[in-house]
Amino acid sequence: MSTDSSTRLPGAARPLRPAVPEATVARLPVYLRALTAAAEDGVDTLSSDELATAAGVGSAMVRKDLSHLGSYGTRGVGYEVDYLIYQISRELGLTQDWRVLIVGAGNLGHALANYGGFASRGFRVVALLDLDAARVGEHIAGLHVDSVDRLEQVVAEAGVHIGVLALPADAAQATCDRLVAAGVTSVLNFAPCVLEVPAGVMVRKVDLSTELQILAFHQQRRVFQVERHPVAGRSRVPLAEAL
Amino acid sequence: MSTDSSTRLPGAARPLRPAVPEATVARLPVYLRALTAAAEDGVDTLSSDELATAAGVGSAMVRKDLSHLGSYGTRGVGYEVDYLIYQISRELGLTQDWRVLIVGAGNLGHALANYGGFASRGFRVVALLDLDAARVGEHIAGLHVDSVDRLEQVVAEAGVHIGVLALPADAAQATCDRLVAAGVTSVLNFAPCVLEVPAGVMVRKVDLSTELQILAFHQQRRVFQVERHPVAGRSRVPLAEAL
DNA sequence: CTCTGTGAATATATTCACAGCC
DNA sequence: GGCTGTGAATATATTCACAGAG
Repeated sequence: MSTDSSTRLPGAARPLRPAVPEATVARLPVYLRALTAAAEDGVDTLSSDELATAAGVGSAMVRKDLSHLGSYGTRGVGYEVDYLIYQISRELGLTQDWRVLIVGAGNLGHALANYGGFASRGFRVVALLDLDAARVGEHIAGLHVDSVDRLEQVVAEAGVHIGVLALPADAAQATCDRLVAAGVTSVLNFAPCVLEVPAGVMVRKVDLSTELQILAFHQQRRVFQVERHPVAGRSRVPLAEAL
Repeated sequence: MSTDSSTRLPGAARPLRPAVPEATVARLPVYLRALTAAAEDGVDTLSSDELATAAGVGSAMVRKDLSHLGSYGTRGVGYEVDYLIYQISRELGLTQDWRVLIVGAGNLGHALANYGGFASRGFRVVALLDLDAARVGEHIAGLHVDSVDRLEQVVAEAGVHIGVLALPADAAQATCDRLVAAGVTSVLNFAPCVLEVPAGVMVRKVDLSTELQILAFHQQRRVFQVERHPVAGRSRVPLAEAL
């Protein structure tokens, strides 16, 4: 985002707590998932060590992260699962119902509309729009696909909070502009392009091919380190112990 | 990953260059995309400033990032687009052909199999497997959906480098174990769970609901900062100038 | 005079290590 | 004794600011 919370408005009160670091925010959903799973298993207390294992991070980091939210643990015991779920949910704003609009009803749009993980965390897909008139009218996950022409009306009528762009790169910027003009200030972009937005609008990007490229970089690097086995076909290099 | 390159093997030579920082690696694909777009527009030189704008970062960061790869710019002029595309591609390992296996032929698997951005960057989807026998035999993007039972054979025969998990969380760990046992050392996980893998195997996670939760956090925060307008329905708060 | 490449300065993030509470 | 919460130490990342190449 381009917003900077260090410039305070004169009138507005606020950060009594020094603001949660970005890196911590990015891990809270992971903790939340681990905690939810533990709760479903009937666990009612977790130590930072156990939570760390479940989340795939170190225990010091769990404690540091959680300390930014407050002192919600008990020394000698650990964290009460339900209470911590509540606190993290509140911090993330999941106690409210977020209305999400998906633009693009291709395979990815379908996948997103059908994704169960949204509803359980308070995200409600209120509409699915598509540019292709042929797809308008289809029914996906209880939603009827509407025309992107109605974007402004849908945003206004449904009170959309978050726009998801699941469409080709060449349509992304124009659609994003329309969302922003209609009042949307949070956008999740799956199109492989950089979006320009005014200050105060937050865009997060998920780029599938970027992820593969990062994997390729590391894999290449490991292959070089293990000194380029000249074995044709599958290279079953003993990485585990070599590194 | 769990590997640490600071522990050097006694015999192996290596890092003549101090290794590219992780944060830089994550941005190289973005630069690459911007450069490719520029090349298609017939541009043959870009300054760090222009590249920065196209990539959505600051120009100092572009220069610092590129300096980790070597001195590929010309003072007073900028970077030659084609040459830089080549250097970044080489660094990322995109000059080789990466064979990708997608497990899970649901909507997300379909979307991934159809995604054009892979092929253009040297990623070739060699197979699409599914757990659901009913889906086996379908044809997607020129691929016939095969049974997950054949995972090991496909990995061996096609020489799979990267496994992509596009399946439900409860099947992810077991499938990942099979990929790893079959020799795959890079995994891209779309399932909403933490995967345990041995050292030497790299997992990257893409989690759709995590991204929404991060957006929700920031949006909530902004709404609080602007002091909770009691306007019902759409809240058209003047965020841009308020922050 | 422009624009890169890079040290130095700053900001963020992670890890360590231990005091203090249960 | 076990485990949290947190300062201090370290590691990474970003930004600044300018010397020097073209």
